[in-house]
Amino acid sequence: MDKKPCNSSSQDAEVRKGPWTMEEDMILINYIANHGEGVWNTLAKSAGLKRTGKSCRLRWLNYLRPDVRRGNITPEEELLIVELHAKWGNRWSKIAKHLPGRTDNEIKNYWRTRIQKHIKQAENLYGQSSSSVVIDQTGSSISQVSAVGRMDVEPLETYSPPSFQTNMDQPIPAVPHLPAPESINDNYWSMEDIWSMQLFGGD
DNA sequence: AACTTAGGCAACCGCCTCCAT
DNA sequence: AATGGAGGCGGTTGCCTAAGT
Repeated sequence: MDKKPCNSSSQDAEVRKGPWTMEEDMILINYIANHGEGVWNTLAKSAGLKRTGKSCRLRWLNYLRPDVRRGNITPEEELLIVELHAKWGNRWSKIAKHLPGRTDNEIKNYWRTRIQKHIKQAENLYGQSSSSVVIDQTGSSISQVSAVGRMDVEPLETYSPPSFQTNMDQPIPAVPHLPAPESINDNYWSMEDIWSMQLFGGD
């Protein structure tokens, strides 16, 4: 992607890409606090941001909104994600609607980095031919369909491919557990910081 | 201590849908 | 009914950093 620093100095009329600076965040927060969300392209121009409307929208929805929860996906949320994914597949935004404060991007990343890892490990350990495990065409979806047709899922704290258990002569070798949620995202400047700052700086 | 590797995540891209004209 | 613009969404990329050697 485009995390390369962009030399905007020589191309001020150009659209900026890459990581958002704290200053840009402040501008966007202040603008929305004062004017509300609107047409994003217009908003970007009016706020003086050299960003596309899409970029502003994404930044706001995924990071700057005051109700965004960051890090610490709980076991309950994990369960819900797995459950809803089994039901809807990669409909991340739809899934996100059922997880207050979570964004589709966050859930998508979580799925790909954490949950899919477990799927891969399961595949490597037991092969891919287990009849009751359904992996979609992108390899991104796993679910277990029980005899009554509903999806049975477990929170990942205890996650192991449930369907394999019935086929096994031996206990599942410990599938590595997820890292402790507390260890995640300690190195960000917090949104509380930004919001407290914008409260003082809001025009 | 230095180097390498792998994981996590923010952000972009391209496609699709919706809506106003 | 056709068209173009904007928003929404899922997929993908690549930087940063922690863990491992």
